[in-house]
Amino acid sequence: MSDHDYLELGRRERQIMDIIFRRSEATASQVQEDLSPALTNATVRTWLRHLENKGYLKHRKEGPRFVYAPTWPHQQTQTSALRQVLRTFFGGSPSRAIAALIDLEGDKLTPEEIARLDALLTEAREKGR
Amino acid sequence: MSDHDYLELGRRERQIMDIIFRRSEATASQVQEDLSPALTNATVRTWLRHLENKGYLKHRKEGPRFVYAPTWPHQQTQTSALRQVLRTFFGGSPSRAIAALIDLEGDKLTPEEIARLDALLTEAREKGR
DNA sequence: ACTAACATGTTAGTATAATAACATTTTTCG
DNA sequence: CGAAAAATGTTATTATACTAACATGTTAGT
Repeated sequence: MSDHDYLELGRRERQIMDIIFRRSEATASQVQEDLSPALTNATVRTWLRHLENKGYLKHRKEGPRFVYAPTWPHQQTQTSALRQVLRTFFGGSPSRAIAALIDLEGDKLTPEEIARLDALLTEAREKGR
Repeated sequence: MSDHDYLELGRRERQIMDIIFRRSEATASQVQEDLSPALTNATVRTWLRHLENKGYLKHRKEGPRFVYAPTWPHQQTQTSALRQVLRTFFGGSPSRAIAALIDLEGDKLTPEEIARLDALLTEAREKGR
């Protein structure tokens, strides 16, 4: 999905897409659980069908029920979301965004993850030359 | 603005808020310029007044015109946006989000910024003990 | 095969989002 | 000051987002 498409989503459309992104895939009942305030199951299914018609979702049958998943690759969606936040809230500066992330969630980083990120930064410096 | 509030915004509401976040503050004409496809000036002003009534924007007078700005502190909004992306697209893992940012925009990092981020990571490691 | 349980599809009404014409107020400058 | 220019406010209409009742199909265990 392009950045553009995501920005065109209405309120419910976006809420439901977010839920499915978080779960990777979901049935109508699962989406319903995650929505607050709750909607009726029928309403949720109407939205899922609607989003499928618009090309944002696809489904497969798992036993008696439909399991919905995004039509776009997960990584592409991540990238698109990051770029949007970067542009809108950090003036396009990756440095400031990374700093904010470390500030916000740095205490959740394991030593292994820190080492890995260090390596990535070193790699970026090499390339920058 | 809390995460919750931002997720409640409709399509146009969010588009307009994004524009104002990017510019820090903006007049009706400036918002109009950034919107595509374009709306009439009157329509844009209706939305700005609406968002102010809802408490998302405030305005000051600059000569003859209104300059609108978000009511919430910039940093709080950044944090909220990051947390949302982290949760929805990266399973809450800051490590993966930072890695994606470096992968995506790492070539834009200056040596000074890299050194600074290295220091922040080291700091995070110290705290983690 | 039968049927209870649990899916999905259809359809239509209501709420709110979205738009902009028109009216009014404020500013600026000759 | 006094009007032209340029802003904001009011109001009404149209589009679409949103909701869910009701109908229909499908599955799984007697």
